[in-house]
Amino acid sequence: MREDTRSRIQEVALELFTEQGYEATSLREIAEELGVTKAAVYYHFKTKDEIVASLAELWAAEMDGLLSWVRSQPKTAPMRRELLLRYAAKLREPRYVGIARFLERNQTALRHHPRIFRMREVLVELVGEMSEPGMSTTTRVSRFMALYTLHAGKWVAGDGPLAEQDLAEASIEVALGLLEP
Amino acid sequence: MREDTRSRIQEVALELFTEQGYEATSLREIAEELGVTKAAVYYHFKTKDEIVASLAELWAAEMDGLLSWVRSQPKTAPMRRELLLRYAAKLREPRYVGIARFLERNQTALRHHPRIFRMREVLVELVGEMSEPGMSTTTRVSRFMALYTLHAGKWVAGDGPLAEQDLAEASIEVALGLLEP
DNA sequence: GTCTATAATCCGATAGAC
DNA sequence: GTCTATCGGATTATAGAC
Repeated sequence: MREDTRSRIQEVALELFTEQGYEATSLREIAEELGVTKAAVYYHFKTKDEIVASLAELWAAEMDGLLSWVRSQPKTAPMRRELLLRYAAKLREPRYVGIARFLERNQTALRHHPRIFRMREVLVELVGEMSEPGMSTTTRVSRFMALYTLHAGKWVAGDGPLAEQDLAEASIEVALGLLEP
Repeated sequence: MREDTRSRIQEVALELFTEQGYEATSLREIAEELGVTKAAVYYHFKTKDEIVASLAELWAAEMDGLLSWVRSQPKTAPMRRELLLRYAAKLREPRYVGIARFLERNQTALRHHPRIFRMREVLVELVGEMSEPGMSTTTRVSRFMALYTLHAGKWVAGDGPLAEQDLAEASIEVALGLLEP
């Protein structure tokens, strides 16, 4: 009942990249964790970068979808609220929670990786779509932090006992509060 | 008018670690940037880790100071406001802005570094000191994000033209807003 | 304090057998 | 698809001359 090796490589790589960082994780570690050799990994991915690209791809598609949706919408307060809720929902989808954590934690190491670079841009563009002419810097920061809270809110827990579900809901509440003037 | 080599190593290392990430930066690069050899660097620092430790040390001392101050204070709203302003002021001191950025960007790579004072942990402890019994999760997230906004607020700019001074003031304003219930 | 030289190890990546 | 074996180069770190 085993999955195909390619998927298992992605799975293990995602975990190790997230836990240790991209640069600190070698293909040898990934291979050993899987019980295969480095050469086997290279059969499925031509380079280490390609593993990252394959991980970022699904997320990139989601973000492009969200971006084109928001561009078809009028720039109103209800739209901003809806955008925030959609973004929060994406972040909580099981297949994306791991990828989101991986991207959050490897921004610096991968900042010159074209697909990762795009992720940062998307956030900035989303804030751009939430902008209005003559908006104050404070409002701009506030709207940026509204989206960012959906990422950072879960870091409150530390290694404490706060329930995940509870934290996610609280983060959305705080984020919504940041959208109001 | 040159500084001593030890300080220059710290200076260059801080810049490269921040720009490229800790793991992606080699001692060869640091040495070359300084116009000396690797061996010269090793005379001043026994290991690569030790450079990081020396960088984190000043910041750790500042944070310990802030923590012990806050623990001597009553848990009131004015105290929380004062804590936030003090934290913001530290982050803006010229000798700490670089170190703060370095720590922000290398959380994952250095998360198993024993001597690193983890910024996330400090934030969690500071938030703990801002806690009250029976506080809702939403309030807790809100207070965490208040402090975190002081870090993340400056990321709004992307590569855009927003003035640094303007951003810093706006971040403080948003952060103060997050302290109010 | 800084150098040259080098040890020992690990890396990403490839060739070619099976 | 996975293997063994290896290449070429980079890495951290050390020894010892000056």
